[in-house]
This record gives sequence, C-alpha cells and structure tokens, in this order.
Amino acid sequence: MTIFPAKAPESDAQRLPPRERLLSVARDLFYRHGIRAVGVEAIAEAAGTNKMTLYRHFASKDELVAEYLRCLAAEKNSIWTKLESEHPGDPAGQLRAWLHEAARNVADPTSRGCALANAAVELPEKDHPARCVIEQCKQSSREKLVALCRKAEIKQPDLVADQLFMLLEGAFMCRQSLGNEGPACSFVRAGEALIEAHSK
Amino acid sequence: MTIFPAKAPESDAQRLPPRERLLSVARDLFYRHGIRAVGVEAIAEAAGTNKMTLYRHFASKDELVAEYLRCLAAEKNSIWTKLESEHPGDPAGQLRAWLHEAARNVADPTSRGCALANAAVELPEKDHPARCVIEQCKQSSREKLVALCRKAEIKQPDLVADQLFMLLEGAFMCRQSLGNEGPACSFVRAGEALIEAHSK
DNA sequence: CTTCTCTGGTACCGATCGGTAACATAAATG
DNA sequence: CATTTATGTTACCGATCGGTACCAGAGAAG
Repeated sequence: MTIFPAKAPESDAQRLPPRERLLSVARDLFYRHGIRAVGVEAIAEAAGTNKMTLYRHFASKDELVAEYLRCLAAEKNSIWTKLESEHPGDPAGQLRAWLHEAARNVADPTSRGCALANAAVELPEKDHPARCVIEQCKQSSREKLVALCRKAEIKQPDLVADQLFMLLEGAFMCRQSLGNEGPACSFVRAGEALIEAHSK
Repeated sequence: MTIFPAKAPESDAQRLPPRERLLSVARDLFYRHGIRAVGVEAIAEAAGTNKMTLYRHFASKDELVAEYLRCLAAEKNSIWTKLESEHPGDPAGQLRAWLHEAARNVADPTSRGCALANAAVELPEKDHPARCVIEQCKQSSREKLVALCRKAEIKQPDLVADQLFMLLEGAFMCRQSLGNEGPACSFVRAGEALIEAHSK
C-alpha cells in the first residue's frame, strides 16, 4: 500500500541512477507532505528501489534531507546568474524580474511555500545537518538581494532588501494558511510600490 | 528517560486539573520541538500524568493539536480588544501599538515564529482538524488589521494591511533561519516607514 | 458507608519508525 | 573469462508511534 502515490508513472526518470531517482522522489514527497511525515521506506518504494540502496547512497535520513535541501539551495542560487544573463547591465530590470519570478513561485498552484523555510520550521534542532544548508542559503539570498538593490540604486538598499525578503517569506507563509486570495495576492503590488518609492 | 525536559519544576501548575496541565505542556513542547516531533507519551509524562488520562480528555492527538491551536488563536485574537482599551479612540495609535507588539513577539529570544503558521507548515493535510483553526485565525487577523488600517485613515488600507501581514509572517520566518540579526531586525523600521508613507 | 466519577499505573496492541545483515543477481570492468 | 561494483530482495532489529483494556485507588456526593 503506497501512502504517497507518485503522480508521474516514472517512465522517463525511471532509468536514471537510483541516487537521482531517490533525490527526485524525496524532493517531491518531502515538499508536499513535510519531512517528518515521510519515511525512508516510502521514498525508496516511490523511487522504484528499496531501503538498502537508499542507505548505500545516504548515511541517514537526516543526510538525505540535507542533500535534498542542498539541491534546492543550488537551484535557488542559480537565479542570480539567470537574472544577470537575461537583463545584462540592467540591475533595475533584474530587480523587477526577481520580483516577478518570486511572485510566480508564490502563485504556483502546487506551491506550498519555500521548502527551505518549511524545513527550518520542521527541524528546529540546531545541530541538524540540514540547518547549516538552510542558513547559508538564506544568508546568501539576503546578501545577493542587498547587492542587487544597491546596484539598482535603490535608496536605503539594506532596508528595502530586507523588506522584500520578508515580503517574500511572508507571502509564502500566507499561501499556506489563506491561499492565493489571501495577503499573498498583494505581493507583487507591494513589492512594486516599495521599489518604486525607493527608486532614483 | 525524558526526551523533552520540562524547564519549570511544575510546582505551581502541578495542581491544576490534568486537562490544563496537558494543554500547557503540549503548548510548550509542540512549539519548541514541532508537532510531529512530540509524542503523546512525552506530553503526558511532562504533564505529570499518563496517556490514559490524556485520551480521556482528547479524542486523539490530532484533536489535542487542534485544541492547542484553538487556545493560541483565542489569545492572538484578544490583542485587538487590548489595543482598543489601551488606545481608546486612537486607531493610529492602535496600529503603531500593534506593530510594536508584533515586533516584540518577533524579537523574543525564545521565539520560533508564529505557532499557527508553523502548524500550517507541519500539517498540510487539508482535512486535519487543526487546519480550520489556523485558517480562521489568520483570516480573522487579516480582517482585523484591514479594519484597523481603515479606521486609522491609511491610504490603500487593504494593500497596506496585507503588506503588514506579510511583513510580520516573513519576520517570523526569517527569525527561524537567520536569527535576530537577519531581515527580521528591519521589521519595525519597515512597518513604520510603510505606515508613515500611507498616513493622512 | 456506599456509590460514582476522576485519575494513576501498567501492560499491551498493531503499525511504523530509522537502520542493518546476509545473500542473490546483473552489469560493468579487468 | 573472472572479478568487481552496484543494485535488488528479504528478513530482521530495537525503538517508538498513536491508541486501548483493565484494574486500583482517591475524593466528593448521596
């Protein structure tokens, strides 16, 4: 009996090496149901393998969680180079693009907030191997956003960056309690107004 | 072996009826360690009683969780009457007081964010008895904040209220990943600037 | 005293948790 | 070919999970 049915029939991803399949499945299940709610057996089964193979690639569930978050952090960090390549030499445009990219993530119907932030809620133990991943990623995001605000010649760039940061985290949280019609629907307008008021 | 040591020697609360002791302990443990991380046995033990008594007062762990959140929601809702009584007929002052009250909750060294929001992260199942408690509380908070902004004659009260709402939720989240020196430390300034820019 | 309600204590249930031992197989490598 | 490496399979471990049956005592109420 599969508690967490895999939506995809895994036809394409099936022949990836088991480590990739495991990480892919872990990513889906951890995000949708929560980390503590998903057991290693369910992950292995959904990945078309078994617990032994899982433990040959990951020292423990906690390490699997850490690796899962490491992948997400790497993807999240890749947005900055993407912004630079899509709006070269236009930091103001990059900042606007960042805002709309964030808004799309918030409004995504399958969205359940930021996986890193959710993990921070679920894993309060400060010695958990996932915590440093979370903290480093968030720290990096904050710094990158401050740098972007500065380059975009935003007035009070630190304050505005922190405000945008909090708005995004808050929008993610509001999504999970009040849905897309809650305060989260004001995210773009709020961000645009904030940037506008501190531009030039 | 007690996994979650109770900090207080329970000298005073010890002789409350077991239901109150259980709820008090559940509140502490659920908030500090997370809901899924705490078992009913640990709660009963820390409350100086046992599982049987717990299940005589609560139909299930899920119902205990729901009741725990109901208590928190009631306390959270009581702030609005408190604001009214401390700043009677002064909605602008009430709004500022709300902001600083929220900031104190964020900056509290024992804070681990909003318990309701954290529960929403941990309990994504939409039929969980706790979810309606969370949604109703958040919905009510949003409406109260909108009404307060309106009475305080804030321009674009809906947008500002949602923005303050997201700022607070975001500040709570930032606390859990980047601590008090993270973006959360800009919460008050951001809120004040927002209110200032939309006043009169 | 007797009855009734509440509580404590203990032992237990089936299920699941994270994690491992041992062995068979298949594929890549030499 | 032979050997090695990675994977699949099964069964199992001790611990804990949420939840319950059963009985002993304690206190208040009649």
